[in-house]
Amino acid sequence: MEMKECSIKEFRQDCPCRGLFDQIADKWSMMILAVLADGPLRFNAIKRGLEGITQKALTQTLRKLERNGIVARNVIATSPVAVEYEITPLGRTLIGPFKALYYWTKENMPEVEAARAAFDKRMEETV
Amino acid sequence: MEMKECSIKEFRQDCPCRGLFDQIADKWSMMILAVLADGPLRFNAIKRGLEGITQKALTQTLRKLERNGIVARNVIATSPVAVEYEITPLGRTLIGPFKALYYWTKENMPEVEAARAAFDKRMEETV
DNA sequence: TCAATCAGGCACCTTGAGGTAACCAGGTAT
DNA sequence: ATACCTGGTTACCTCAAGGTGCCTGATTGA
Repeated sequence: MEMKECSIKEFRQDCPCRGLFDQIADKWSMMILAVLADGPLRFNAIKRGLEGITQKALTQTLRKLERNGIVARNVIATSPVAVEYEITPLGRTLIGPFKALYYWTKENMPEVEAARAAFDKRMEETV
Repeated sequence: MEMKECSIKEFRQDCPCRGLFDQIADKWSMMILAVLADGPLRFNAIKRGLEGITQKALTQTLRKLERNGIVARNVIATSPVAVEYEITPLGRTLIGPFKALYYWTKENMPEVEAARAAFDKRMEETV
């Protein structure tokens, strides 16, 4: 059950896992990976799958994922140049951990909401 | 391999998993859970385990975790009043998914850094 | 010809997460 | 008496994530 081999017992400020976690735990990365899980898609196809995302956010997040080697950007020189995004093998290995988190949120949502209600009630009683 | 039962095929804007993900994917939550994994600890003991965290950040994050039912706050009425933080059973179920992510970052850090170097090189060549 | 799609780029702005530092009450060692 | 520990709260500030809107250049269908 121990998950702290960062240093012996504490989390040092420069633990490399910190920075990497920041990179993948943003607002859209997990959902983009989910949408791409079935196969490569083009820019606007991804966009259509993610209700609420802006072009800018999608571009930025795809660039970050590309830089980190999670997705690959393939330019296809067709008539109107097409760009296809695809999960890399490295990116595939991230789907498992993401799925675990995703299913946790789905399964434990009710319990979390109950905890919140109880907490908020305790708070207003204290007032 | 499909992880998108949020809606049929796309991520709708109001998917509840989104909000919950934001709650747990912040800067300190994962590390606090890791530090508390071995057993309950007092405020300043947690603080000592997390190099770089401020009192405010720790207080805020602990409150959020408490509100979401992930950790419990136990006030012990000793001579100088002590406060102990403990992972709840619900919080325990989150350790697994977090561990998966944590180990992914540790195992794939080198490959990610290689990808970054390659990407950055490609970019400056394009310039 | 006009409009629309595709894959973005760019400038501006808001919001909130998180840091800094001061302050607090109560206890306690010197 | 005074200075420090414990577990906070509060006000203030910064910085970056992310949103909005406008621009592009090429192509293609009505």
